[in-house]
Amino acid sequence: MRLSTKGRYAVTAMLDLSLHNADNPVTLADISENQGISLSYLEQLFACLRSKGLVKGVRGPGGGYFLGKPAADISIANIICAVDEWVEFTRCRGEQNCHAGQRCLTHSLWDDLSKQIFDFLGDITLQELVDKGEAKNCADKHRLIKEKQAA
Amino acid sequence: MRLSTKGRYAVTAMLDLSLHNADNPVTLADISENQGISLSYLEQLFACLRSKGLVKGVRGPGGGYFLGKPAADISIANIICAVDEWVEFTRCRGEQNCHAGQRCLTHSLWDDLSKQIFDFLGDITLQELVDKGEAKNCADKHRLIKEKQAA
DNA sequence: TTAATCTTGAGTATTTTACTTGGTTATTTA
DNA sequence: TAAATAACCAAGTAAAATACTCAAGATTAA
Repeated sequence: MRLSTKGRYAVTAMLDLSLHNADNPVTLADISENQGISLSYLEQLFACLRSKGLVKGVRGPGGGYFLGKPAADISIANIICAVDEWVEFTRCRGEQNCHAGQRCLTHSLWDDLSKQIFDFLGDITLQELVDKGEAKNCADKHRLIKEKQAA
Repeated sequence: MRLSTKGRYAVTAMLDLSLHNADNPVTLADISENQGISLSYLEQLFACLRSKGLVKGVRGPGGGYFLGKPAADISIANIICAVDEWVEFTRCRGEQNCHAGQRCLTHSLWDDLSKQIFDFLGDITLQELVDKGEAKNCADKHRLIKEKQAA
């Protein structure tokens, strides 16, 4: 698992996409302006996302991008994996200079942890994030209203 | 939160340290050979780890590094934070071109997720990883013995 | 047809990573 | 005391990844 700013950009862009009305596609130009990510970089990221079926592009005027499947079916891990090459860290397969298994042990420990992180992110869907965020947003609004009333 | 190969190196090295007998310090040369990480790169990483109190260096012949505190008190997040600069992703503080709160919402969603990941990694200690790994190791040995007996 | 938009590819500046080199201390051991 | 060992330190560098630019199609709505 690898969690870089590239992955963040992708997750942020996908979140942006999820927050829009699903009736009409969202242009990359919109997301670019909205999230402060350069258009051509977004194009690259969306090429990855599209090849994994996470988004669907619609060409021509009025075109843009849709989510490739329901937000509830897209995990954060899916998104990050789409744009970030999964690098295998442990090249040591017990072949050589694996001193008393120590090296392999550390590597397998890392692998375990890596898998845990992956599972964790695989359990969080776009939909959940959006739901939680909207709930929070409502709560904030509610709080604001109450504060105004109190004043 | 940011999870790069740099962080992996650090975690792997710390795991290596944890797996050694705590009576005598472990040299970076050992870890370097053991884990296939260049000595001087390790020195850089350990400078960070030391400044955060995660390891303690002992100079002179017979010297090396100890864990700075019990493995049970060191989380994976601690290690990663020590070597990977924590980059703030959202520079948008509601100041400008925050179109209808959309941008802020995505950013706060990302912040939430980021915090979740951080909490997750903050909950996993070195000790837990080692314990789990050793249990697994024992299980493997046990399985091997059983297989031999069966043959 | 034309403008909007995705799509593709090649090229590039900047940053990060991972390493190299060449030292200086502090400490132990001979 | 001298030599060896290992942490410490700093500067520089090659390679890779990041983030972006530029340019040219392809597709489709208006």
